Amino acid sequence: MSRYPFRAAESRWQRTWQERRCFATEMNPDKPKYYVLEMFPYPSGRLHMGHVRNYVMGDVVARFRRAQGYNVLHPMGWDAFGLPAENAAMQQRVHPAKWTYENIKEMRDKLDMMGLTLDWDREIATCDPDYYKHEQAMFLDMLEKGLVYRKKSWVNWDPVDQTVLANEQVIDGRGWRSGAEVERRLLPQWFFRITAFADELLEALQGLDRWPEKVRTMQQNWIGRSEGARIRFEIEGRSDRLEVFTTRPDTLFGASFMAIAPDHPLAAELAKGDEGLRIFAAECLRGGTSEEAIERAEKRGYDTGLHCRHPFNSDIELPVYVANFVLMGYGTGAIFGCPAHDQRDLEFARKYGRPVIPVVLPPDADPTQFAIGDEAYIGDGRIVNSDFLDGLSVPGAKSAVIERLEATGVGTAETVFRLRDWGASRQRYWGCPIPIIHLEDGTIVPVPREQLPVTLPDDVDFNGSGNPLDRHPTWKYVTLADGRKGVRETDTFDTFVESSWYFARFCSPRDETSPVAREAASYWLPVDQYIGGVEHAVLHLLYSRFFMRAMTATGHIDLAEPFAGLFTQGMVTHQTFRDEDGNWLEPGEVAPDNEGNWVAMADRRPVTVGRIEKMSKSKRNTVDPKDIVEAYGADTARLFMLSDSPPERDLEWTDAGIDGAFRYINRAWRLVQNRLDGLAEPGAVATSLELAEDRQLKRRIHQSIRDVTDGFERLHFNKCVALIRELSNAIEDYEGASAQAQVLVREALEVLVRLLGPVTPHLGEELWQALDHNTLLIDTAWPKLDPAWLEEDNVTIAVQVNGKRRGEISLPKGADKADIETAALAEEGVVRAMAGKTARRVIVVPDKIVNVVL
RNA sequence: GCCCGCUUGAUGGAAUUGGUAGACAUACAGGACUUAAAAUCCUGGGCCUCCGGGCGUGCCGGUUCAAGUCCGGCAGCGGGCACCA
Repeated sequence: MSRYPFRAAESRWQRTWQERRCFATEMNPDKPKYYVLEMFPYPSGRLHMGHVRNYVMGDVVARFRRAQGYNVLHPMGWDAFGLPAENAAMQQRVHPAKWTYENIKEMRDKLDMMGLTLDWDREIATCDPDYYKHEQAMFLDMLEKGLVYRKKSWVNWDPVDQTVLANEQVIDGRGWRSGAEVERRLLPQWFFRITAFADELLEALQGLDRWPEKVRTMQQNWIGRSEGARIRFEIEGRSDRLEVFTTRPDTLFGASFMAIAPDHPLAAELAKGDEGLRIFAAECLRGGTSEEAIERAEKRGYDTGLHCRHPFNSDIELPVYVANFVLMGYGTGAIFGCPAHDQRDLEFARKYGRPVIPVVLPPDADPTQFAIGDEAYIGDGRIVNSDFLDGLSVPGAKSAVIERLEATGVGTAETVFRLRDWGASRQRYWGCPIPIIHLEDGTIVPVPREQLPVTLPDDVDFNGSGNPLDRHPTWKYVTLADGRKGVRETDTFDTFVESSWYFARFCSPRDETSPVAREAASYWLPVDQYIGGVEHAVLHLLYSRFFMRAMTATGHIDLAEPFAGLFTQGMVTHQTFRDEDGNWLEPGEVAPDNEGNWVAMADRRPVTVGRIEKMSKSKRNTVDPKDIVEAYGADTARLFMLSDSPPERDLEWTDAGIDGAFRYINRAWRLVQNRLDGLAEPGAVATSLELAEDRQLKRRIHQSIRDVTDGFERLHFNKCVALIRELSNAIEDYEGASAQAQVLVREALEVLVRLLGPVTPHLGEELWQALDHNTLLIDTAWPKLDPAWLEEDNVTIAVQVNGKRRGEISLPKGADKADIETAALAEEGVVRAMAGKTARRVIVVPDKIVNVVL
C-alpha cells in the first residue's frame, strides 16, 4: 500500500511557493482587498500549539479569500519588547537585543514549516528603531494634542518585576506576569488620555457586529458608564464643599451619613491632626486587594467629627466618616450613604447606628408596614418620605432632583466612567524610550524632532535593581541646542503601546516618513479578520481602538475601528500526568500498560491521569509542533487543528486525533491516485446526467461547494472538514465507469482538491499536479457553485402521527400538498399507527414533513 | 455578589427560519486480507424491548400539529468583573 510522501512533498511545495514569491502582496486598486491578521507573537523562541492553531486558522482564511479573488494581506511580525528578554539578560548574560533577534529567527523558521502564506517582506519587529521612532513621534504629537499627560499617581508596583503595572495587568491583586502581590506607590507617570474617548469607545461597540458578543460585553463593562449626579454638600464649619457622585440622586432624602475614601484629600488633611484617623486610613490602604476579599464582608468607618448639611433639608444630620469601602478611584471618592437602598450603606449604617429611612416604596408594599430588614431595596417603586419627590417613580425622581440641584447650584447631572487613563510608563530597559527630557530647572520638554529616534544604549548593566537605563553612566545626560542641560526620561513604554498600532504599520512597513502611508492605510485598513486569544479582549483590543482614534486626532490616519471582524479562538489543551511523587510527566513519558493502566515508560511505575488543561511548560503537558510536523507533516497538524472542535472552543490534543488526521491525508491521496486511470482531461465538467447515481454525485459536489464556502466564511472550520470528508466518502462510494462517469469523477476530484487547499495546502498542490495541472493550486480560483444542481429530484418526507415519526415517503421535489397528503396517509407505518382512526388534521410542509393529527 | 456563556451517544462534536436528533470523526466490537503484526478494506451500534413498540438532547414546567431549538423556573460546569456609590 503506497503512502503519500509528505516530507518530500511539503518541502518541495514550500520551496516552490517561496521561489515564485507567491505570498508577496501589493496594493491593487482593481481587486477587492482582504486583510487577515493573527495576533503577533512575543518572540520567546518557542512555537507552541496555541500559536499553531492561531496561525493555521488565519492561513485558512487567507488562502480561502485569495482563491475567491481577493487581494489578501497576511503579514507577520514580532511583539519584541518585554520583560522576558530582560530576564534572560540577567540570567544568561546575553543582551536582550541579541536574545530577541535570535528568537525571531528561530520562530520564523518554525512558522515556515507550517506552510503559511505569510508575506515576509512586510515583517516588522517592534524593537527595531525604524518601528519605534514613529511611535515616539506619535507620542509627541499626542502630547501636543493633550492626549498624553504626566501626573503623579498611585500606581500598582510589582515588587518582583520592579515595575509599574496598569490596572489591566493586576489580577486579583497580583502582577499578571510575576504573580507577586502588588504594592501601592506614588510616582509621576505618563498617561494616555483614553478617557477622552470613553463615550465613543462605548458607543462604537454597537457597530462591531462581527465581534464576539462576549468581547463587546467585557469592553462595555470595563468602560463602565454610569449616569447620575454630582452633588456638593456644605460642611459645617468649613468653607469648602464635599463633592459626591451618585447614580441614585432620587434617594437623596434617605441619606443618613457621608463617607469618604481613606486616601481622599479631606481625609489626608484631617489625618494630620488625628492620629487615630491616620492609623485607620493606613490600615485600609495597606496591602493589595486580594486579602481584602476575605475581610470584605466587614464595612469599617472612622468618624471624622465633621457634619454635612443636607441640601434640601437642614434637619437631616450627616456625619462624615472615612470608610474602607469607598474608593478614591471612582467618582469623586466620596458618597452620601443611603442605607435603605444600598446594601453596603445598609451594613455600614447598622454597624454605626445610623438611621435607615426608606424612600422608595416597592410597588406591592404596604406603606404603613414597609421596613428594611437585612437587605436594602434597590428596585423601582414610588418615592416616599422625600418632600417634593413624594409620589414620583425612581426615574421621575432622578430628573426632578437633578433639576432642583442645578437650579439651586448645588449639583449637576454627570456621567462617570469606570475606565481610567492608561498609565504607560514602565521602569524597564527593554522597551521604547519615552522621548522626553527633564531640564535642570524642572521643566519637561519633548526631545527635539530632529533628534528622534531616541534609541536604547547597547552597553547596559543588568545586574542591579530597578531600571538599568537609570543607572547608565552617560546615556541619560543631554544638552539641548540652546545649551540647556537635562536628563532623559528613563522610563520606557508599556509594550501594549507597540501592539496598539502594528497592524497599521503592516500596510506600509518600510515607510520612512510616517507611521502609516495614507494611501496604503486607506486601501488595506481596517483589518477584515483579526484572530487571537480571548485574553486580549480588554487590554490590547481596547488600546488599539483608542490608538486609532488618537492617530486620527493627530492626523496620521483616518480610522476609528481597526478590526472589522474579530475572532477569539480557544486554547489547546492536553491531558496531564503525575507520578506517585506528584511530579508532572510529559505525554511522551507515559503509556498504557497491558491492562490499560497508565505507567511511566522509564520505570513502569503507576501514573495518575490528571485534568485536561491548557498546554503549559509547568504542567509538562505540551506537545512540540516540530515533532508533530516531522512525524506526520504540516498538513496533518493543520487538519487536526481544524477538525472536530469548533474553533472558539478549546481543542484537546490527542494522539488518536492526530492519527485520524494523518489517515485522512493518506486516504485523500490514495483516492486521487486510484482514480487517475482513464480520467477525463483537466477542467472537464459533466453536464446533462441521466443516471440517478450520477446526478446524486453531481448534487453532492455542488452542495459541498455551497456548504464549505459558507463554512469558511463563518470560520466554522470543523464543519468544513466534516463536509469535505463527506465529499471524499461520496467519491469513494461512487461506482460509475462510463465515459461520462470519468468526466464526473474528474470534476468531483478537482472540486475536492480545491476545497481541501486552504486546510492542507501541500497535499492540495500535490494532488492538483497529479490531476495533470501545470498551474499551482495557490493560483487557482475557488470552485464555482451551480445552484441548478442543488435541486433534488426526489425528496424524502417524514410522516409523523401525533408528532411521532411513523414512516417516510419519497416524492418528486415540489409535489403539491394534496398528493403528499394522499401518499402519506397510504404509507404502511402510518396506516398501522392510525389504527383505523380518522385524521382530524393533516399538516403538510412541502418537501419536508407531514404530521397527521388524530 | 453581579454579568456572560455552556450542558446532545463511550468521546470530540453535527443539526439555516421550530420540521426525520446523533452528520463527520474518535474509541470499541465483529469480519476480510496477512505466516503474523501494522496499514488497508467491509460491517455494526443512542438506550430498553415481549420486536408491535416504548424512552431519549442536564432537571421541572409551559407554548405548539411539531421543541436540542422558543418561554418560565432550577441545577451543574466554565469565563469575565468585583466594596463602581
